[in-house]
Amino acid sequence: MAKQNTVFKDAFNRCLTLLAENSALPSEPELGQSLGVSRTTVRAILARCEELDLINWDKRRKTVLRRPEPSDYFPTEETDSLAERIERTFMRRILAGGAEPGMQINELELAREIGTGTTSVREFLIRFSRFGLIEKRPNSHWVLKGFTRDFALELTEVREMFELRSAARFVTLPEDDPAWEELKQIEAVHRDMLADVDNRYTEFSELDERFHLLVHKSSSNRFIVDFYDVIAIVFHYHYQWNKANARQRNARALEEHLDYIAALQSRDPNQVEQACRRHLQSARETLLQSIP
Amino acid sequence: MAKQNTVFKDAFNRCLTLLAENSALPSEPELGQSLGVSRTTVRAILARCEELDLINWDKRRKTVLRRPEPSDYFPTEETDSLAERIERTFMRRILAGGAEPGMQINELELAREIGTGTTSVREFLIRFSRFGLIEKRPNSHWVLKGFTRDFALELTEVREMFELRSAARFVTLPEDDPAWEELKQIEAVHRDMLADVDNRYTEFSELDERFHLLVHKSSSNRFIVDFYDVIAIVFHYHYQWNKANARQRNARALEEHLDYIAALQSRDPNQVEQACRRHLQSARETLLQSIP
DNA sequence: AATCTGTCTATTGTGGATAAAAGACAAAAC
DNA sequence: GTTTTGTCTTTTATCCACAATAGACAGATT
Repeated sequence: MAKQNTVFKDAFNRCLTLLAENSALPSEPELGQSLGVSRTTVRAILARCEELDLINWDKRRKTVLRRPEPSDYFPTEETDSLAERIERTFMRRILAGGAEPGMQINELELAREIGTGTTSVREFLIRFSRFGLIEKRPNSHWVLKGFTRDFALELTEVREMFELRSAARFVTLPEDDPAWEELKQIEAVHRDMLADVDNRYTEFSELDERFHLLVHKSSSNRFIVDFYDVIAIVFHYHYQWNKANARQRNARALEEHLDYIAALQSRDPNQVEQACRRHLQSARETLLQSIP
Repeated sequence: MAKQNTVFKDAFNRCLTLLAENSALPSEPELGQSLGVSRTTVRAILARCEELDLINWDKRRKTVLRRPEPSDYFPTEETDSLAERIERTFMRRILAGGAEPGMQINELELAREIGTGTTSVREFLIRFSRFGLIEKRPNSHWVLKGFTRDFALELTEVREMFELRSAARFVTLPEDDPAWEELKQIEAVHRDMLADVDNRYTEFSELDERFHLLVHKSSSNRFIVDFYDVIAIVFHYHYQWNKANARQRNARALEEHLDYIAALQSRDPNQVEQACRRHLQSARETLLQSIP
């Protein structure tokens, strides 16, 4: 095999839900636009839809013949890109499995475990190395540096510098900057979630990322924004991994966020700094507690 | 070809200079240690030395037969690793050649220009992307974001945060930390260079990197230290590229460094902050001046 | 007893091949 | 005249093969 056709499969699945809601499909360029793929892929999707008697396709006419059934969809395992699969497998191995710092990482072994070629694994490791968890010995193996206490401290140190600076910048944004509207929406979601926190606390992780990313983006600094990837990935897997007291922890974070949001809306730099520091402080503690 | 044997060639060249100074060579492991290569490579080097009648090699006896001549060395073009060659070509293209922001980067084209396979170019681009000068469009090309004014401003903003923090940390290092000794040596080199600045100002670039890296390292934060790579590469190529007023600029920077070093040695946080800010300010101006 | 060498194996670095996906261009349709 | 489609070309993503390099182990040497 050369390339996995996950782009096609994923877009095909998304096209099916589109197809369920309409009686005809739009033009190829338009479809490509809404699915985020090229016309080549759109045509492959249409061809398959026709083959499955889902649509009748004659040039500009694409009439829907029947509702898609569950069996029409590609299984989700096949729609994830290779990079996502590699990341998941790798993170599971280093976070869940006994992964002592200093352990060697073997490209070939990883590739075999995932069922892929070495090139993809290699490229993943190169990309991943910027997260500071692994390190390359040239002409030799990779070394796992590990998700250690030091790592968490170094990460949060930089995070705090960046977020304080971004938050300070946020209050200087002009009145008509779209960030204020987005902040208002995020605030509303916070209130909804907090009102039904017992059932919805698991959705917090995603909201957390959305909020902090918005703050970081107001720095208008690519290095600060890019660094948020590191934070996001660490917290993402950390939330999946460490579920102790999740409800309580998330409820507290929601309230801290609301304080922080109110401070931003007040445009008062002092209030912002205080609310931001308080939240970062408790986020740091939470992270540190989960490390042995 | 599969792998370029640049490790062998480079180590061989370095072995020749070693050979010029001794009448016999040490054991294989010891040689490997001092050349920084494995025994496999050491044996390949010894085999070649024997073939060229440079040494007589019989198990533990490795007697030098003659001085190496210039023709024995591999030409320097062959000793650079592929990654270095790719980096140089690429930087020349984007700094020197007309490289408008938004330009597309083509892996295959680059590979052909350098005379290498696409895999190596691809891996280089992935590694290089962390410098924030290029960006990937998945399943499509890379986009050059360009060495613009914005780039320089964003870079220096983070640099200033990191360096101020590192410098503040520096003064808290214990008396016996090796950094103090290294600082003293760096200071001496500064004085020497300044005394003969007309002839030696071109050596400043390297010294600059050595000094600032020492400061950044005292942060004990991998993200801060890693970020110095970005600064180093930008300034490295910037120095090569923009030679206008180099003598005067470097002389001024040398003096600022000496102030900064004196401040560090005083252990007075206020003095350090002031000297550091002054120097960073002028470094920023220098960088910005070179951008159209 | 420690170190070195001969030999063998394992792993990385790199080029090349190929399917998937993107994208260009002209003719066709509205 | 604009948008759409049919067709073709270009480029990326991925696998695989093989030489360079690292590294392990046992027997040889001091």
